[in-house]
Amino acid sequence: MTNEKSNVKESIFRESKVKAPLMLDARYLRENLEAVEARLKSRGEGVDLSGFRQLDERRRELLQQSESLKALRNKVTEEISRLKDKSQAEGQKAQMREVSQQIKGLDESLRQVEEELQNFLLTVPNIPNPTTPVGRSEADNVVARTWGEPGNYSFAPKPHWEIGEELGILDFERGAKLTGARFTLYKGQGARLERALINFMLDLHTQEHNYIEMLPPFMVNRESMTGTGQLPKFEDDLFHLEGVDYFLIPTAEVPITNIHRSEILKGSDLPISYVAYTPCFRKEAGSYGKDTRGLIRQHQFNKVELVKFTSPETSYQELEKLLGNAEEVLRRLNIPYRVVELCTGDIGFSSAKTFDIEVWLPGQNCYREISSCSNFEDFQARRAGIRFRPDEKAKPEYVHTLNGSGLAVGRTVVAVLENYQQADGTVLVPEALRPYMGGVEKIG
RNA sequence: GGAGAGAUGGCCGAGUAGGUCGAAGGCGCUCGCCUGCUAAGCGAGUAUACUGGGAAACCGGUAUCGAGGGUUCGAAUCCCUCUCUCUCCGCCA
Repeated sequence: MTNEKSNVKESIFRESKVKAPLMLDARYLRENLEAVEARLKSRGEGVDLSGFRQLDERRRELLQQSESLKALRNKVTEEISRLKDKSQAEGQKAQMREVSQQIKGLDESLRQVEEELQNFLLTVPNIPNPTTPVGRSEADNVVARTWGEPGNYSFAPKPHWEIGEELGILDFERGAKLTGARFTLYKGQGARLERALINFMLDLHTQEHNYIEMLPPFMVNRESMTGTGQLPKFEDDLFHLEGVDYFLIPTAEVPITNIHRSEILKGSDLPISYVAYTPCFRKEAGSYGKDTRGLIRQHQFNKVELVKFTSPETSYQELEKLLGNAEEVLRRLNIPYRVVELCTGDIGFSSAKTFDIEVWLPGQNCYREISSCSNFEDFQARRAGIRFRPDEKAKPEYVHTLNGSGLAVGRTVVAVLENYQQADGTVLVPEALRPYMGGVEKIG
């Protein structure tokens, strides 16, 4: 196995069709620098775009110099080719030798400037949508709606780790023995429950919500990770393989969105809706001591993910639908939840707008995130070069990409265990799930 | 892992003794004509990105024949490296 460490960096830019993708539209940026800066500021982190203008001007300057020399060379070269007697051209050849040297120098400078520009733009987050509430942190998120009533328990509801261990369906100690902290072994009906939920969700989304099922690779290359925005900024959160420059996916969003990287889609094919089950691998760096018990925060967990490619005009309608599709899972399972609209300070790097679905966990007496549904607008599409032609004749435009968990499976197990626990320590199986559990009505 | 073949436009497919090739031809597609309807037929058009000019329509420049580099006044065509695909052998779920 050969490891081309030296190629790792430049490989980001190795795209066949779209060369040097710019995250935020360079021309748009050029003309709206201040406005963009102001809007990015609402995310909380100070983004300084002042370096951009200089680099951008330098780039165009070099480009023009280089291109006019190339035009000259092309002209002279053509003249030479027309000559019958090539020996007449010695003078021109010598002159063009000189020109070619100059071009080489200019192109090298250009390459450097473009790389700088690129590296900078890759670290600039998406511009929040105007409808995203402005706020600093989680505390400023807005509850959009609540569904279901948290149940009344005649006993003190237990957290899922106690329920799972007592029923012998979750084994945290052996998970840690096999691998380490934040890994869990599911046993018997626990494993069955996880699998039932996966199938239930996939069936719901494919059969009733018209998503196309995909089963992608669970590890991807650097281009894919850059396309959706995990790289270059968040490499520390990813598991990287030794020997090959591949990463374990932190979410199916990465392989599924990248399916159409560097493609021009037909406008009539939009919206495209995919659903995929995959395991997800996350280092959870920086979350030491947080959610150390139970299934909430694992290095490996299962998720059913919804992904859409849409036209810019319809992306927010599609986001509503996607969110509704994810909510439907909890409604069918009859588990209370609420929908939260994230504020500018809390949305992810690539997102323009995000709704979280938070499920009610009686064992912990709180709502916990179980799904995150986002519209990335054209941010990922730009990075990944995903475009569409509105009409046969029309120029390609960037699509909007969206995705959302539909749902995080491990956390759904948590929700089922805690919401369906009985006084005697057993857990009822939600009715919608029974066909997927071989008719089993109760665990324990 | 060993041996060989290949990578050209939406698709198929020419082009490799370097020159006017962004690239023949066909299919598809778009517009127009024709036609009682359909089919066939005729004509025109049909890549992308960056960049200069323009309010715009549009006009000009540069680049792109898997990717990167080299030789040359000039490369789809020659040389080197890499990636991917296919065939055969080995190995393997």
